[in-house]
Amino acid sequence: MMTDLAAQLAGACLAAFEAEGLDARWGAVKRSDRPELADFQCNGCMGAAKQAGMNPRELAAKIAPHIADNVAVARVEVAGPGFLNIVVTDAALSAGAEHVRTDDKAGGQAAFAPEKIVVDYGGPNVAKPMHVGHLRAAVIGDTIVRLLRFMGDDVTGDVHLGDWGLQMGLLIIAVMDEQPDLPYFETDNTGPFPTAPPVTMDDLSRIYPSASRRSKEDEVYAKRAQQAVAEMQAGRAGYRALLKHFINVSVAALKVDYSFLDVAFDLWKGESDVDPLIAPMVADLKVRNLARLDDGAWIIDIARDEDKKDMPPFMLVNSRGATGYHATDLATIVDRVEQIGPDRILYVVDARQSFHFEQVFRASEKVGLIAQDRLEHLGFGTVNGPDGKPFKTREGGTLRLADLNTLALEEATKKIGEAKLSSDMSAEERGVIGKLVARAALRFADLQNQRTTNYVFDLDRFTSFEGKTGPYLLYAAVRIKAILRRAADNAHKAGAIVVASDEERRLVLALDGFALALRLARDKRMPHYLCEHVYGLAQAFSTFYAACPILKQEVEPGLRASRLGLCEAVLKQLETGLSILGITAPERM
RNA sequence: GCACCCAUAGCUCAGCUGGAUAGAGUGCUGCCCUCCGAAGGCAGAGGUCAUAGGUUCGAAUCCUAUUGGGUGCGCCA
Repeated sequence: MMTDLAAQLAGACLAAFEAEGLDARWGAVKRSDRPELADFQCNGCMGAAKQAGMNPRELAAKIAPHIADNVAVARVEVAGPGFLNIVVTDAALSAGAEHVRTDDKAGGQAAFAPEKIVVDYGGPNVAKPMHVGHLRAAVIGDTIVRLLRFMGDDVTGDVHLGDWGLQMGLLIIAVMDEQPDLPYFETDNTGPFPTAPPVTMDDLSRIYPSASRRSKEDEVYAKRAQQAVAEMQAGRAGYRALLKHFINVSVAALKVDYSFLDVAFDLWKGESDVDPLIAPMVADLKVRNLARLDDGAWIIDIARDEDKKDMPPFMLVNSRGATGYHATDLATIVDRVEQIGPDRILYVVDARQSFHFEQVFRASEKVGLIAQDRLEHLGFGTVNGPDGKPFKTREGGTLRLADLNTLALEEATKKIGEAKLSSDMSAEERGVIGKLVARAALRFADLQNQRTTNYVFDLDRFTSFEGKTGPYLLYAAVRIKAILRRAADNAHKAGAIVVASDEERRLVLALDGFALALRLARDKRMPHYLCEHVYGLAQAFSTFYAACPILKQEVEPGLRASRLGLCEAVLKQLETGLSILGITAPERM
């Protein structure tokens, strides 16, 4: 398997450090910060010399010849306090570009130690329409699934519906009040029940907010909801049948929103699916003395002596005999361990849940399910409005994801219409392209931010074709496709890539960074590294394109063939990278 | 009160093991289309990296304190 140049050089470099009796980690090689001086650099000599009590420049002078031995290296220089500046040969760059063009991973590489991983993302609640906050879980989770899968991990993505808590009780009593004669509410009716749902998604979106509001003011109403949840969880047939309807109606609506964003799941499981596992789990924990009764509730003590903060116990079963998301999350781990047996479970959930997950992870370890360090909460920040506070509509309410998708589509369509190039397109084609542009805008805008930070939502900026946006990336890809189409029309074929000009060198060096970007994105579970790479690649291409003519008359055939080959390599890597981000480029736009 | 996250250009954000002159985008100024998609490219101005100490030959990056902003902390999920 061929590796990227940076990794090849690092290999030579770390061997050189080892030969000097120093730690291999000093051999790290990265792209040069000073492109006018070199292609790559190694900074390890300073640190290693310090630790070993050596002179850094002398050490660098010893290491340099080892690197210079590598066939890919044109020259190595010691600079400043002990930097190693490495320039690679044009031939090595040419071969690298050729590799990207022909490799089925476009220069990306599989992980060294692939794992079996479950990714839990999405987490929409039944009956509650998704809002802007759900965009992040969906897009980040989906991208991480694509990324891990691309790198060879065995991945299962699970939506993990919220369908077991108090909101189900609220829905049950709200429907009961509206349609008291339905068979679901007859105490002794054990079914069968009608197969057609008694409510639509619109009904649910209307009912839930009002029921939720009322439960906060009306204690009697809240008690009824709690009672309904307890009965549903206890297995009351009519309520279970109603729950199934709620889930089915909601899932159909969720799929519409997710599909707009091209977000997919392998499993559509929910909290309710682990219900059968809860009773045996609780019984087992009691027998093993891991759970104890406290104030009428069954809890697991998870506090540790070294804790610096309060660590309330894990609430297995509350004093009313009901189970909440502590129990379902733990039971979900039981389910995943039994059904899938993963090395690791990742939770892509709002950062505000970090305390909850610490509790769940501690409990999991304590009861011997899966070690705490195999469970990762990949928290993310909030989506904020221009005021820096969580995004609200002008009326002050939350913006629904469905409405957000529509707004993005309208904005994208408008901007496509402003360009001259779409004038000969049919309405359908414009519709398809508008959707791809809107999706690229939303996904890239979200993913380019470091996962853990909040970001400011600005639809106008996200959908712009100028700047660091999804549409710009699409434009870059579409432009390359147009060149290749024209080339094909004129029977110009791509040929051996020969790197010569400065812009070509920079472009191929950009291509070389793909493997590293993927590695960083996977190791840190941070998709923005990939966004940075893809954007940098598109920029390097634009610079190349402006400086290096391809199809113009005066370009001699060999050079044209080489540059067309480079175009193919760039397009391939660009589309590969974009596909991991869940972004698809049209043929034209 | 305790714990966690954050503070980088007017604005929105990058910055991997501590390293050379802190980078993009946007906005502003000036260039570049009689055929490759200008939705582009090139150049310029713009920063005491919140503040004060410390570790180090070297700190946006590591440590401590302070200020300012966000979030969470037993039966809602």
